[in-house]
Amino acid sequence: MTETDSGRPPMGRRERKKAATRRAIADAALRLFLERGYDDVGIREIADAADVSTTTLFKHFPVKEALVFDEEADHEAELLAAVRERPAGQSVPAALRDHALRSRTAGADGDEGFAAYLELVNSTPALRDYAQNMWLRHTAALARVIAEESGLPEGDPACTALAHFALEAPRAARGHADTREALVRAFDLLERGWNALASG
Amino acid sequence: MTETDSGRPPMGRRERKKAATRRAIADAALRLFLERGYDDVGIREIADAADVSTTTLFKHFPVKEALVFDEEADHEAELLAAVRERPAGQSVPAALRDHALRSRTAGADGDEGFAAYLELVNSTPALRDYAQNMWLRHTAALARVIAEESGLPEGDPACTALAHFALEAPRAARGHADTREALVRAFDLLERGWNALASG
DNA sequence: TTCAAAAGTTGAGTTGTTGCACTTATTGAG
DNA sequence: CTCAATAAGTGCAACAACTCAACTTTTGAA
Repeated sequence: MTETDSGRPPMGRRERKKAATRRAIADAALRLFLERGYDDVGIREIADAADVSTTTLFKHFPVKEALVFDEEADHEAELLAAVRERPAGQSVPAALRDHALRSRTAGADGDEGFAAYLELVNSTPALRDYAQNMWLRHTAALARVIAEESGLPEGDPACTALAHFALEAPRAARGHADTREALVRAFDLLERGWNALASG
Repeated sequence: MTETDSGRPPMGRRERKKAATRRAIADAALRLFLERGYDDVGIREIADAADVSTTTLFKHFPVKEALVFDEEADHEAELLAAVRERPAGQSVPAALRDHALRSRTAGADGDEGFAAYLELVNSTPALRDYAQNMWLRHTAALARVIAEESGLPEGDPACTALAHFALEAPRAARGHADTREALVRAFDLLERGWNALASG
């Protein structure tokens, strides 16, 4: 069982143990959540299962919701890369659309347990909201990349607007029978607006 | 001191007393919040100030944040009217933009204390989020009106998208030096996209 | 070896929110 | 008018998510 040694600077015993506790907590939490539902599992219970105190738990995760998004670091990098390294000739909104579709489509042939994970998140309001807010935290970074890619001045409100709307699009699509199509239509609106903005 | 008798069906003693307690609670809460800040006032304190029990308080307001948005009923009606009764020749997104600008501009010459109220809401994250979620609850209704006005089939995802984005626009504009201009630019994106969608 | 910082523990407290059992007031029907 | 149903309100205890302060145990390095 060789641990996560993907951390480039080789980490000492200290950090390794810390990471281990963190994972123990997150794993216990996710297992319990999947078994019995997010709202029916208390913090104390998770702490017990991971054999730590509740205070320790909160030193690793600021709030209960964060337990579910442990391995969430650097979706931002992927997001920015999706725009920067988009296929030649593709528009920025189209790249964002494809990225959204890719991120949101994890059911088809992929991981077995990952589907259950998505189901957990999407069916728990507290988690949905938390996840959405996490995405919105990338607005500024995304806006900056959009500005670069389109030659607009950094800080141009149009870039922020596009970034924000793109990150909100999945939420706007929710509730429609065909989520994918709804997403595509939403991005259609953005794409056409963006093109008109550039040419106008 | 003739109370709020604007309720069309004349209300009996019961409902009048209920409304009175409700107002007593909301008033006490707002006063305390303005004096010392939202986070530094506890529920128990508010209940004491209004001379009711915390149980009673929660029978009138489901959560703490709701105390601040007491008189919030029927911003929805105004919103829908702004679209339905827009000046001839004006586009739907433009009507939404104007409505957003109108709602958001309450500082100029208007109420004295109302500025403080806005400051309270905008400077408290919990309240900002709550308010935003309140707006988003009108998405479905707004989408329906947009569909009617534009002849698209009810439930068309493009309508939901426009509705959602329009309601998110103020949030996208926040953080920019010139909020008004940022708002206008965001709606510009939507308007052009919407037009292209119609003509394409 | 020595020592300071980091990780973890314990235990008690605060805060929003709910449940339960109970009292009082209003009302509508007979 | 009477009376039972209903709704408002009370008091209190409890819970769950978090926080705080004081203290012990590693662990990395000087």
